[in-house]
Amino acid sequence: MPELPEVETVKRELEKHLLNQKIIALEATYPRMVLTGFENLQKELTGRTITGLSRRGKYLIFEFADEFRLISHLRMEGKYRLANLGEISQKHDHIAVKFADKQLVYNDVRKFGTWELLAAEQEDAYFLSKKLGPEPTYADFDCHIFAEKLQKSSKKIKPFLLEQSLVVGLGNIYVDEALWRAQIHPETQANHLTKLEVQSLHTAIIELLQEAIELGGSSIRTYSALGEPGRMQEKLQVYAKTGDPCPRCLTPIQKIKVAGRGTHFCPKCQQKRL
DNA sequence: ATTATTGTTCTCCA
DNA sequence: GTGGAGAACAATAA
Repeated sequence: MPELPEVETVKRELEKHLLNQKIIALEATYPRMVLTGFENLQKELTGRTITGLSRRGKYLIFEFADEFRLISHLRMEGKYRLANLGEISQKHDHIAVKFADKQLVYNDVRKFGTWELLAAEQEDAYFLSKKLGPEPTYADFDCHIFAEKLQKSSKKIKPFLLEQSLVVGLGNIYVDEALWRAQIHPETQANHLTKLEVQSLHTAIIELLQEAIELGGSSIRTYSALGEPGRMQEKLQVYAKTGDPCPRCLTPIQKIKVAGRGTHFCPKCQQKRL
């Protein structure tokens, strides 16, 4: 389940190995994952050079000069690996991008991940249509705007944060961690949050995600980035810690369902209010 | 055999 | 317009 820190880690790793690499060929065993059509992708990108890697929220972007943008979303289990040419393909490998002396392989057990090839000038419109919120940095993520949006909604805070419209980057793991840090019950209505809680949540989200990026993301379940495994999983306080003592007050961590998602929280430091 | 899993999008309903 | 519930996508593990 790559969330923003994991995608950023993959982006940095790919940047090291793929910058200025020319694509010799593209092969697909699951062409359906290219929503804009694999044949078209093959036609447009063969012979082209990767001039940059970037990221917006959980979307990974391969840049081809000012011509094309390949938007890759890993959804829940998408992974990239770099391999020697001629490496035997593995189960759930879907696409291989061949370079002169190596290949980039996309593997996805769930087949939920997608690729979309856009003309470079369509990129802004694409992300606008996704209604993405700001990046989780002090520079982009304004606390007052955040507070105003929360004020106007009676949605439960956890599912609201997962929508990516308040701020991008949180998934099921980091959202539980952020709410624990800010001591907010995941089912609290957005417009019932106090000024102080909003500020605390704002800070928690930025600090948590930036810290996770610095540690190379979390390598848990089946997810691991290219290169070194991430170390953020060692810092997780509530996710998958059901029954363990809360690091703050020692009350056992509870697991409930919120909006259909497994949700971990401390019933003592994250009390539900009306 | 049934259920849970996770990100996003979509449909149906109150 | 709201927002909640549930489903869909696919595969695997318990």
